[in-house]
Amino acid sequence: MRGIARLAKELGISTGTVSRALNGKPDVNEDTRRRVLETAQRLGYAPNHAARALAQGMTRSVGFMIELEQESATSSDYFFMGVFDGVQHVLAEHGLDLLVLPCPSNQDHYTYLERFVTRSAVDGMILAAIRKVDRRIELLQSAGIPFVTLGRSHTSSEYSWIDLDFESAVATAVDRLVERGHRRIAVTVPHGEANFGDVFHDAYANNLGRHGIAYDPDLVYVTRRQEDIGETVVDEMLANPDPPTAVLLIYEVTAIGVYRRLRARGIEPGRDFAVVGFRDEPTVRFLTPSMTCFHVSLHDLGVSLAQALLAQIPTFAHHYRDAARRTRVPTTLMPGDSDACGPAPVGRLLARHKS
Amino acid sequence: MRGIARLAKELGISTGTVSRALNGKPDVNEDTRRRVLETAQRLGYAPNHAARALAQGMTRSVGFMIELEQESATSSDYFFMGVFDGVQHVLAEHGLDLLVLPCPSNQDHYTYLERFVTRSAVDGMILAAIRKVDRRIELLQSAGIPFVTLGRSHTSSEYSWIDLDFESAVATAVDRLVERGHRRIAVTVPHGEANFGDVFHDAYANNLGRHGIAYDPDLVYVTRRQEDIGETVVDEMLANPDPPTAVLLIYEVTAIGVYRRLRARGIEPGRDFAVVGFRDEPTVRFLTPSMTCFHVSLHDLGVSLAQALLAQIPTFAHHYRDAARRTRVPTTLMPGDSDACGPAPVGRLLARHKS
DNA sequence: CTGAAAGCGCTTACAG
DNA sequence: CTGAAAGCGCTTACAG
Repeated sequence: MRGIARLAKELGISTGTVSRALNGKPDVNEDTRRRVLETAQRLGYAPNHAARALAQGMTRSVGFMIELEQESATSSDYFFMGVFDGVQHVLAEHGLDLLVLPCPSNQDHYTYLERFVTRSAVDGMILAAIRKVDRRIELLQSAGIPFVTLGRSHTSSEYSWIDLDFESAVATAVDRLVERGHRRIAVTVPHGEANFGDVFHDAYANNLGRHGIAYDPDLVYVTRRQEDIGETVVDEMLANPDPPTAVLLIYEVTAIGVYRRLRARGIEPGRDFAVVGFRDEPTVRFLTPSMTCFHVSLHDLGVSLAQALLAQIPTFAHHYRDAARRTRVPTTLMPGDSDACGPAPVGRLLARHKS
Repeated sequence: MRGIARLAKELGISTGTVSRALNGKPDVNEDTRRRVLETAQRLGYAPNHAARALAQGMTRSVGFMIELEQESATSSDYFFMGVFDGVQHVLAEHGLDLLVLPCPSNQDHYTYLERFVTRSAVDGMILAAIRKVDRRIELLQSAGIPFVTLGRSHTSSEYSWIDLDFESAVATAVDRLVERGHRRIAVTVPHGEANFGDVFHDAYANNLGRHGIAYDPDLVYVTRRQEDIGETVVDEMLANPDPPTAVLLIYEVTAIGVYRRLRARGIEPGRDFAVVGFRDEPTVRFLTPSMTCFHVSLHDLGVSLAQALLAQIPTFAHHYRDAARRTRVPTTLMPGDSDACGPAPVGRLLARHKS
């Protein structure tokens, strides 16, 4: 005999009463409750997860699907660890567990998600790496399972999402650069299918437009999250007959390669060429000159995700009546010295360096 | 009516037969099985996870507990993503799911683990960030749940673990440095409670001993996984009256700060000072001079962990009879130019630079 | 306040 | 090869 039945036998009462005592139901004699709790403690009892989930029709856990990349590629993992912490901060208050579900690099992300959803393994889902057209959204909608996405898609239907405020960061960045006289502003955008690449790109294009600067596709560089890519970007920028004088980087680690290569070509970042990064990831916090970038609270992002999710789960919804369902987490400018300069005659600097 | 009962009704057969057909039991008419499968497909049926787990006494999922660090600190997350991929490679063959369980930074890791274990939420556990004395090991042992640790502890009892082969990497590194004439070799060791710090440190001390070099506690620097710490380390090394001429880094990102600070002090890495890193993390693959370090297959590490775990789960054990239960995953030397030099007169270089 | 009983959605001996 | 039935360990109306 095990589980609740063992407790019941030990105490000489029914399993129903034990269950009620354990679950804090109001209609239980305080003395009985005390004895049950004490015995449970002594016997190291904990309710069997599967049995509880089956009886309650609720697992009390939420899934957070992320996608593993090929080992050779690299990762935005640090990002997620911070977000997980924020999510759990909220979930813990309700005794909910977070299960991180890492989709293997060689598996289809739709099929992977489907398994967990159709088997009712979680009460809600958080999705990351959202694509512009993302079938997973319809999957979750038709399954009727509460969910929230970290990132926006182009799906017309309504669903909850939390995203970074790329728009405001890009606007601020472009304003700063234009203010210093830059007109030839390059941008790096992420490789891959995630939609935030387009969001970032479009914000860039729109903000140039706002300042009457023509959009030039030659100044847009697709990058991966690797620092050495910064070197290639620099070479390509400098090979442009009318080279840019500033660059806005979606992946801040790229800056390491950008700095290095600029210097190798005789151009000093922050003095001869302006660089602005998107997120102040720890890896680049210590660059010299310090890089102008934007702080995002990963914890707050996680909290918002969890709140938007719980707002959709009946049992918890009443706590989150006014949680944001669709919102962009603010980004805070962290001014550095990497964009202190106005446009320099890059071509001339290059020529001098070569000679 | 839902689930398997719905299928049974639809087909006009019993739920028992449906279940047997679905689970590939041999004693089912092939035609019946075909009809069941077809109907299940059509109705988008998938077995309810909780019900299945309850009936089978097995969840078909394994947990991988990691620990979230404070947002300010940083992370070895890229490391884990690679490992997850390897683990799933093995689990997928048996239809097992991987649930990553991230212990929040503000929660006790013992209590966190206990919740999942006592509730029978997983069939097996993989533990990371093992401490020298780690109560979680006894917890899992007394709970009788199969587990394997990524890292060793000092617990005397027998249990399965897979670890990196720090010993062989350190031996190779020290050999290389000694071969080039270095006798004053510094080392950075990780901050924190994880046991691999001691393993790394002891390997360092032992290998010095092997070459008849006295161990000097002043040459041991505790570091976090942050690049700027490299700068501090350089300053401290150079402040030593008898400064080291080489350094072995546990956290390879530290190299970024080390390189930078060495140069700022007039010392060229790889020419005037030897640097060897432990793991060839992507972030540092592009340093100049290229850093000598060691490659570890994260995928293989994950595979080994999964195999060592499944070897302990009755249902799967027969596939993994000769899986290693306690082993160190090999490290491969990736020779670079960062340790090409012999010992340089660091003091003199410094003096010259200052003047 | 407590007990008896049904039920959650599956699996699995046991008959036939 | 298939059905009927018990059981996995809980929760929860329903009586009393």
